[in-house]
Amino acid sequence: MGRSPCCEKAHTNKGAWTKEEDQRLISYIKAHGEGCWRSLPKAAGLLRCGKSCRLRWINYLRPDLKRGNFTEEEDELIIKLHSLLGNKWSLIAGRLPGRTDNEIKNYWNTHIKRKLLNRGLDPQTHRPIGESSNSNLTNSSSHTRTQEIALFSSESKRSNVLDSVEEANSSGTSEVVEQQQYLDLNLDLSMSLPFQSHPASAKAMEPKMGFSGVCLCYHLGFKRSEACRCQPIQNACALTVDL
DNA sequence: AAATAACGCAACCGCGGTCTC
DNA sequence: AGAGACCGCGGTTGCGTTATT
Repeated sequence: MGRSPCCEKAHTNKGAWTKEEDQRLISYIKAHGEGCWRSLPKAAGLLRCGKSCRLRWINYLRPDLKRGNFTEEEDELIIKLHSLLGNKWSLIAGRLPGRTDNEIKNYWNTHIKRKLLNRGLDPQTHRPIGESSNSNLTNSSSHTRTQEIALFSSESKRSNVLDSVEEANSSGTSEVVEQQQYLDLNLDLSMSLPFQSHPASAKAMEPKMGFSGVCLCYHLGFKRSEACRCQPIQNACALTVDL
């Protein structure tokens, strides 16, 4: 099936954003909230592709962005999460409040890769350089990691991960210790909404949600009907954010 | 001081997943 | 059921800045 372009390319600006464009985008989103990126540029009076607007907002203009240098703690957390999740930058970014997937991806490629190489570790496998040439070990490692990524990022539940580890445990592989270390990592998301500071948009959401909390389970890969129990019970979900 | 190489980051592109009709 | 529309992600590119010669 052919897909039509997301916007009229002939009449859109490309390249770096001007201050005026930024201001227009910020003003529009502050007034109307995020969403419907396709129609946003026209409504905001921007000669930009909707995707471009989304990217600019998410990676640069969002008010809750931290910016500035990464701390040593953030470095180590990124390394840990990458060893578990691989190049799933959006999932990793979900664990670092105020950081974007693009920022982390860039930071990984420019700093952390080098850091790991200096430690004698392969940035992809997180194993000592040279050891990765052992194909059996590598295959088994990437296999279990792939399984975990699938479990976290698809619609599976955390209990499935525990099951898989128990299974591995019973088979007595050396991966078990490593897997258990991963499980020590708290992957529960805690996020703040970008519009907490803007009562108008928060209020606009209330009728749709039915209550003044927003369930973020979906961002962990859970569908509301699965792991999340907050739907029938107001504010029962641990991942609900009070507005 | 000028040339050029290396680096860092913002932005773009293409694809896959999900939703809607 | 499936076609089309939309969104979000990961990989890549391009350009401005900084370091080096």
